[in-house]
Amino acid sequence: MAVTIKDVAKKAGVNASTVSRVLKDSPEISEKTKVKVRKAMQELGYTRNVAAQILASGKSNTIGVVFPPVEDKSNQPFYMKVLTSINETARKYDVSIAVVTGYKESELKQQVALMYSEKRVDGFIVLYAGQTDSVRDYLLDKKIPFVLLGTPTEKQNEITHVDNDNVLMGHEAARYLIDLGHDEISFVTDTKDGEVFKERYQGYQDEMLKRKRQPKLLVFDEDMSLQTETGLVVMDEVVALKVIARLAEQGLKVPEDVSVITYNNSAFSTIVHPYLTTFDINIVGLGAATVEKFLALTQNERGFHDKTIIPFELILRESTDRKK
Amino acid sequence: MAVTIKDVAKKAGVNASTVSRVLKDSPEISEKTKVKVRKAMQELGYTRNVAAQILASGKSNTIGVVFPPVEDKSNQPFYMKVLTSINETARKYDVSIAVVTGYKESELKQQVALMYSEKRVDGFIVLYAGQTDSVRDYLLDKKIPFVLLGTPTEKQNEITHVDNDNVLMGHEAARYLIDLGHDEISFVTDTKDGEVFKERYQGYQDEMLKRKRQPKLLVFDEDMSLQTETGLVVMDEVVALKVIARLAEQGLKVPEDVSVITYNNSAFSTIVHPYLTTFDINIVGLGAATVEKFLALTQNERGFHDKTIIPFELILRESTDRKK
DNA sequence: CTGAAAGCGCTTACAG
DNA sequence: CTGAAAGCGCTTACAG
Repeated sequence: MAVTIKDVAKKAGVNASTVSRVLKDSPEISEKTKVKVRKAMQELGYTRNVAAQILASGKSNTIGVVFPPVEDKSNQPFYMKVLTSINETARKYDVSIAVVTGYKESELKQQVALMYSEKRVDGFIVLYAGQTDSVRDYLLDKKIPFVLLGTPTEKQNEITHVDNDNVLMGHEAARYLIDLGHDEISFVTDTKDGEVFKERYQGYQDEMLKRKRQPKLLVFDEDMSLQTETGLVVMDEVVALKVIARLAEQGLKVPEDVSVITYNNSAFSTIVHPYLTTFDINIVGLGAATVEKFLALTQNERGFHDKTIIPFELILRESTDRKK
Repeated sequence: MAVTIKDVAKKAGVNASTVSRVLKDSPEISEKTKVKVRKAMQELGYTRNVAAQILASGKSNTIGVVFPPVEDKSNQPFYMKVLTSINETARKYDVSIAVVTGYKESELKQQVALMYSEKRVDGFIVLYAGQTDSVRDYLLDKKIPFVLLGTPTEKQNEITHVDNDNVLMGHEAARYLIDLGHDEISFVTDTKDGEVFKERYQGYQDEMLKRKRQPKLLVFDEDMSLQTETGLVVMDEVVALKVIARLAEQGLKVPEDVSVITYNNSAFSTIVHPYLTTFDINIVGLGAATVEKFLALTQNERGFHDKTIIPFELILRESTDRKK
């Protein structure tokens, strides 16, 4: 059968409890003993039994990662990337992750409740920040530890969360276009819902006013048409692609006639020319921060919930140019 | 503390072992006792402790799902969708899933080895079928049970796998265009690597010859130009978008001048007009089959490894039309 | 059909 | 700094 702690103990000439302590690198154990025990583990090819650890310690050392209900499939490449980043980071800290997916919010909530009550997870990372969300409400209500990726509309001081500075990204987009010589710049979105939109739009607006330009909001649909704009700040890349196609139908070229700047730096930004000038939101950084904050939350028992801001980066490509 | 099997046993006036048997709905237990025990579980709000079950039974009841190394990010929306489908199906059968991700193949292999030796998983589902893959080789070598999503180039009789019938999808694409009146139809791909390409291309080729048309292969790059083709079968939707953009530069419109049919029905197919006529590969079905085959593999101990073929469906949209 | 008992492989006060 | 012992919450032959 598999090698256990007892086999190692016998081989090293110590008690099983000592092996256990070496396993977690307890400072109580002498270096000498550690070396001896580790050698025995090595020689025997020992690997821990996770289930036994969990049962004995009462800690699962795993985090449940909650994905948005599938209908809400906005920007899918994002999720695969965060998952990878979260998983890598978790492994670094020797914790596991369990995924929670579902087609409806109610399914998610049910799974979250079950997982926690079965002691499979110590808490959750929630990958979306909808206006209202029954999962979040449940976690808050039951005082289950969790970290939110995104910015909640309410209770920001009760929720540990990680996000980019979307207001600043709004500012920066406007500033970049203005600095290229553009004066008439609109903000284009397909939806007015969500904190992300509100923050980016607000930043854009503030910058425009500060620079004495008139802000203007365009809600995209397939009949959208431009007045005199030569610059566009677009909510995300899928919308940007649609906007550019629409402009082409009107005989307007990007970037010759209008410059387009957008957000996320997803796979969509380099499919067809013009490749998109866009803000990279640093998904790897977002994912990593999310697990680090979770660990801090559950281990250090700090009394408050903070917000972590991950820096972004502007990626210059083909969809922006100086005003002609 | 949490409610255990003992509490339930006491309340129901039976032994803990009986409760355990009720938990797995053992046929040995009388209906009457089951009812009594379930009532007690209900009233006490019992939930099982998964770690204890795993430790006592020696079965983890969880499947490791191996994602491709991130560089290989082809068609990312695909992975989020299969994940969801796999997760839903797994839950239905009361098994868990653990994800294995990494930036390099070697990382994946290392994780797979560790997970299995720590008894976290009973085996794996591998979500990609590269020409060579050290993960697959490792699993084969160690005789660890796994199911492959895709078709392996070699050892098809030693690997249980799930896939679409890509040859047939090649046939169907050619047939559909021919039936629309097109005669000069090329197959367009950006890479000649991989089973998927080979099979789709072969099916296309066979159909063309059968119908007395001349098959022709075009490898896409940004200078690609058409001769006299009026129909194109394109490997996937991202390539299709690029092809359509390239055609536009040459003054050719889709579908007026050339019809384009492609594969996968991903999010890319309905971003901009013309929306793409494409084959839906039934990702939900693929994911579900993958876990069902895994369960059959580990539970029934059949002696052989089979291939499961999931049906596809042609989705008619705007990129194809009768020949003018 | 059900019970009593041993055991799965760890952790963790408690003692020394 | 280390050991002996109890315990985590289940499962599963074995017996009847």
